Amino acid sequence: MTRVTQAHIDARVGAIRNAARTVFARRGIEGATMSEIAAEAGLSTGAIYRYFQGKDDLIAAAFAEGRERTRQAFEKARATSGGMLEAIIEAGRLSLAEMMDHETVCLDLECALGSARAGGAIGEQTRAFREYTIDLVEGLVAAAQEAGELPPELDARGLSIVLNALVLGLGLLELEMGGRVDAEETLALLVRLVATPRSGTA
Amino acid sequence: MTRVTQAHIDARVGAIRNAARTVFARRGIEGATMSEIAAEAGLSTGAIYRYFQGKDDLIAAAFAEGRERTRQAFEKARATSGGMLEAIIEAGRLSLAEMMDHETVCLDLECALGSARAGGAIGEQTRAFREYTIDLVEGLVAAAQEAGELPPELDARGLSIVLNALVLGLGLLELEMGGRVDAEETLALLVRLVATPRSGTA
Amino acid sequence: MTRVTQAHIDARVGAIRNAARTVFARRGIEGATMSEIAAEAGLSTGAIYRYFQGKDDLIAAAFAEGRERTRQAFEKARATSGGMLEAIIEAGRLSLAEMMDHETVCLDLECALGSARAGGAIGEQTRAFREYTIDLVEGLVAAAQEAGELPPELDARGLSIVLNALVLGLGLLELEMGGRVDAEETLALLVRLVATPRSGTA
Amino acid sequence: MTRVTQAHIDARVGAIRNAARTVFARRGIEGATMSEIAAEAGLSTGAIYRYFQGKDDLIAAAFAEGRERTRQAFEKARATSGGMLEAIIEAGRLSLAEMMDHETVCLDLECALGSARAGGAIGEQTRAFREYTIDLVEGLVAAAQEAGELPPELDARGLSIVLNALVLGLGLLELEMGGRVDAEETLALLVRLVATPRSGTA
DNA sequence: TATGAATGAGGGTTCATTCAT
DNA sequence: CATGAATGAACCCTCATTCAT
Repeated sequence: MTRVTQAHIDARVGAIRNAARTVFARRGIEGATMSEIAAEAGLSTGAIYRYFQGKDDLIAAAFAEGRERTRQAFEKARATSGGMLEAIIEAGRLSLAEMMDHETVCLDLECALGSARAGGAIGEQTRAFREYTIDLVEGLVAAAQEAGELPPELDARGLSIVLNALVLGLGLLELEMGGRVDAEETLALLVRLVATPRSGTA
Repeated sequence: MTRVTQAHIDARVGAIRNAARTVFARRGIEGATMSEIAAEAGLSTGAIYRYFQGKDDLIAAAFAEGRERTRQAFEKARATSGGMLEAIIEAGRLSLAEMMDHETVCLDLECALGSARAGGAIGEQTRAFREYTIDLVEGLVAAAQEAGELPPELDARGLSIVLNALVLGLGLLELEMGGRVDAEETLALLVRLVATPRSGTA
Repeated sequence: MTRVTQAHIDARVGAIRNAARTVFARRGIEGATMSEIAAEAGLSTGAIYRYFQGKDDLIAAAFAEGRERTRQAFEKARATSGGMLEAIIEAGRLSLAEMMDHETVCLDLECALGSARAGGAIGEQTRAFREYTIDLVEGLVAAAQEAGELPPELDARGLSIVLNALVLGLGLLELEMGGRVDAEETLALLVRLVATPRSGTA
Repeated sequence: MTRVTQAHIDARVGAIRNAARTVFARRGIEGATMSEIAAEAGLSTGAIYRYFQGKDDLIAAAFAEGRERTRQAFEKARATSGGMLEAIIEAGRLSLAEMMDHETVCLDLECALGSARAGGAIGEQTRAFREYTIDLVEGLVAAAQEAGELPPELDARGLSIVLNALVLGLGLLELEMGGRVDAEETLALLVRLVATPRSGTA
């Protein structure tokens, strides 16, 4: 009659998943050992297998956690009280803030690499999630254009792709350079580039 | 009288390095086995060790090769006969073309991940190279501004960072989405965003 | 005042031992896990250790149980009211009936294999028990010969070995072939072979 | 251009397979470790995997080897120059001789146990092989009956089953008792039981 | 007493690297 | 120079056993 609450299980699952994220970022997915993850979580190797099927399951959970964080950031930005442009900027700000965390970036990169390789699940989920973020930003851009907050002549989807790529690329750059990317400043530059009315149309 | 010409050695080194790039992209750095690389190069496993110290050495060579390709693309762009803006666009075009190749992107990502991890050399070289590309584009931007081809009020370094990040990010997106990123179209959008004169100076 | 009756303990011990026999037969001794045995017994893993020292102890108990069943079958046969030959036939019938049960055969085979391996106890007990069954049948045969129910020229011990081997071998065959061995029919054939008077003596 | 002859490969495969048979008999299939098998074969652990897919493959090879030996013994007996009864006796003699070797018996028992468990291949092959030996002996018995060397009233298939079971059972007994079964003497007893003309037909 | 989470040693397997040929 | 068989360390995973509750 040992009482093992769901809360306890959830806590363990969360702790292991976070430990995995940390170690995956530190050593890479393949380089991470279950022992190191267990140690990081303060457990023995075998304990992990009570909560996760195996390493693959843990990888999937770590990736899913990353997507969930981003998704929540986007939902929060979308719920901003300001205008459409404000929502876009807020989404960028939150995304960039996330990407300044090397752990997050490392996992995103591993995710991207995983999507380019065999084994279906990761690739499919990554692709689907990217579709989601691109669609979401495209929608925001279109709405902003309709509200007259963004120049109407810009291609909404193209701009969304550019903005998504920028966030990813800036994270990558920050990872490589370590502290040299100023998110706020870059955001300001972007706003100026995109939101400023142009003199000519072509 | 065993005659082993330098040309022969160079050819072998090149073949192995290219095979390594292919297999690294296909399986990931850790997932790639020396045997598969050897097979890809049409050699036996042991032969690699006559030309490279070991796997780490091969990884370094593969990464260096990637940097060299990019460097040559940049030099070629810089030598364009057109104006400064033309040179920037050409650099973007060449960089983007490279990044549409998944093998290149995979290796760039592995490189970025490697830079975030232990072992010193890769991180240092990656950082130094990124510094080089950012400096180079910054110089081009400044020159273009001086030539009146770009708005003078833009921060040259910030813009360079944005452009560098964009190239990386678009490559990553293309890797994830597989064929959905149109490099030319995106380039056109960027030119419009950056090079179009603004009505107000803000 | 925690009252734990001996009956309760015996019931637990018996349940666990039977569960062990079932799982040992299903997965093999090595392949059986304490968890599966516990589940089969409707207990938790840890509970087993209150009634048995460990897996080895449980194995010994499972084997002992098998021997006990056989011993009882033999005693029952010996107590038959008919003649000596009848007792032998009854012993054969009961033994064969047991051996038509795959679980029993599996455990007997594991027992035989165990006797061929390291650990002293199992081997010794198996050997001693086989000595017992051979001696017992030998005694029955000798008695039957004395009673004129079996040809006197047959070597009693040799015949006992043959009969013991046959029971084991038929069980093994039934295990391998699954339902193709007809115990009754085989028994009839044996009776005819052994008990029929011969025309010549040599 | 290292010359690795097929003979060398065959020798290795044979050595590993024999080492596996020895260790399987000594520790049981599950209890045997690849390390111990490798050591028994005078190799390192990893070397085995160049010649066998894995442990399962090695198990299958070890079992197949056992079947092959028995098959050859049977073919040899069948080719005897004497009469049909002589062939049966020779088959029994060769089979029993094999079964006096504990290693062979251990593997046969493991094989029988394997056939009772999940995983299709072993069970199917074991069953098919037993069918083969039973059919073969049945054929010999029928031929002997036709030649007047065996009583015609005996059921050929039933007798074949009995004889097959006997060989297996005697091997098992020998394994348990260690040197107490005299194959020749038992064979003589059997011949007397089976081949002696009966006074009545029952 | 009973539970089942946790431990950690040990097994199967892979693969970077070496070296005899 | 090239080959590829061999080595052996290290990984993922399982499971007998323990122990706090």
